[in-house]
Amino acid sequence: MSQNVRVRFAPSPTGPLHIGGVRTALFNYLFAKKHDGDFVLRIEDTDQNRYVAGAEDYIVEALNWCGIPFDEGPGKDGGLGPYRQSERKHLYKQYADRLVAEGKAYYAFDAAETLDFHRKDHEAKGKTFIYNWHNRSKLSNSLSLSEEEVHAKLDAGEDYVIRFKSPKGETLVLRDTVRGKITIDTNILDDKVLFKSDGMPTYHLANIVDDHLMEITHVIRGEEWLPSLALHVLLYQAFGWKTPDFAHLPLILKPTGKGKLSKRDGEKLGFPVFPLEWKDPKTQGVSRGYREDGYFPEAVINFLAFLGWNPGTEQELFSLEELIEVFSLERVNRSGARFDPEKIQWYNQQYLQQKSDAELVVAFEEILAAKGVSTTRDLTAIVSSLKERATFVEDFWKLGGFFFEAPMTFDEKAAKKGWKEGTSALMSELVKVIDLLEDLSQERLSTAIKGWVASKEIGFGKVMMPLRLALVGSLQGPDVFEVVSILGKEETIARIKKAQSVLDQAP
RNA sequence: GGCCCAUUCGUCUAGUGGUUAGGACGCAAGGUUUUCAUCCUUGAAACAGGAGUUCGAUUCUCCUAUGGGCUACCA
Repeated sequence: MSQNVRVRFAPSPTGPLHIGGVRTALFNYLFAKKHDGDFVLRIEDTDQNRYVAGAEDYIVEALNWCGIPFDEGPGKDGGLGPYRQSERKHLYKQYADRLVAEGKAYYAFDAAETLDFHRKDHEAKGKTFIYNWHNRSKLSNSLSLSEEEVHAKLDAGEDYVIRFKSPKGETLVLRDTVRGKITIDTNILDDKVLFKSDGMPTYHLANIVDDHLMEITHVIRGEEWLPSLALHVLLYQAFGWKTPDFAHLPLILKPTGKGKLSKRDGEKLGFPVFPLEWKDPKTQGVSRGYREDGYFPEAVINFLAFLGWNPGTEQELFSLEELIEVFSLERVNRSGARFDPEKIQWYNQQYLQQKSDAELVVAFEEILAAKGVSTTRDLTAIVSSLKERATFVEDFWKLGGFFFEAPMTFDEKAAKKGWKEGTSALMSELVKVIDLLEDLSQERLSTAIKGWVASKEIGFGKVMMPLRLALVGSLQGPDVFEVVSILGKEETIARIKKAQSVLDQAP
């Protein structure tokens, strides 16, 4: 009778969700679904100073867009809410008090400036200031002060924090699902603040209390939390609670250079680091998002899943369902992974190829509408002709704008190559050949033009190149017969004539 | 500085005490094609270094180097 798997994604609403955060959410989601468990969203907003309006909505929207919605969270009560720590404020103090009463935590009255001074002073001497067994008896707290003094300070309403009394001289053996055994000497641990003077818990306290109360069984989070693992395990022990399993995910690093992926990298190297576009409410600055840049959520998810994890087979393309099927924390890597903006494009191209023409037409229509282009052309035929060379839906416009707007200019190099002496006369004949056709199907066109070219005993390219140039404006794009067929007789002939008038002028 | 974690092609990675160290992205060449792409084929490209254990280490241990994270009354 195993316990129901429950995991949580617990971001701070301090801004838009970073792509690394999306991956953490994804791994939590995959693990939960793999084990038929619940995926909980908890908003960790204990730091009132860093709260950013709109960030929470952004997180929810991003998760939904990615296709990894939460089962429980703000607005989706599963009976263990509320799911914002600010709304759970009243819960935490009693737990901190309990530890104080049991001698596992203590009051500390040191001013921030005093501590700052000590830190700087130690640093100047090449030492590290740690608030723990080493020096807590020399600082201002309920361990160093007499009971009367402590009560006096408390009664006087002096600011205080509650610190965890970390043990001395113990060796902790911690277990991490992806890293295995980790050994920590408790002597180097500091007495972390559990409860702040502003009446809010710190992350450490709130996190442990909430994970316990919300019956979280597996904590899957970023590697930046690894140094806190000892403290967290110690807290579970102090409360006498069952410790969940921990898994720390490797970080996502910059594509080049040093350090972890940051917002700046996106701007510098020209790719988004956020799932959705974000407009900073203060600076009004806009950060690009994968959604707005034309990426499919499936591509983003597939790419992200392969950053720090792989199934051990040679399959690269996985739907969300398939990922759930094969996912396991044991196959998560231990080392950081560089973000590769080129590979995510490749994934997008792959997923675009998998889409039906009908789906792509719908998406393309939105782009056309946004550009104010209305058309009577056969969009399905256009999408179908362009699809295999497209990576984004936007490419249908970049690659196929000529379907909607006749070329105004002709690529110079292409004209040199494709429009020579005698070309214009040939084109005039071609116009007649096309004009005679009732039915502009690709087959008919192909038969008629190939037959005509054969009768002229000239190279096929001598006709196809200038024709392409006239219709497209350059020497690229899909099959010429396909283009003619889509454009129709009238437009095709008009474009040939236009090309003649422009290109015959050229020397 | 201290503590913790990591280290296979440029990048994401597979893998084993004995392998021609595999795949993908990207790159290069060739082929297909009326163009450009797509596509297909091929190629270049890696076990950080040094000790040790062992008949044999990319694989196990240690050291060094490098990279990363943390070191707040932030999460």
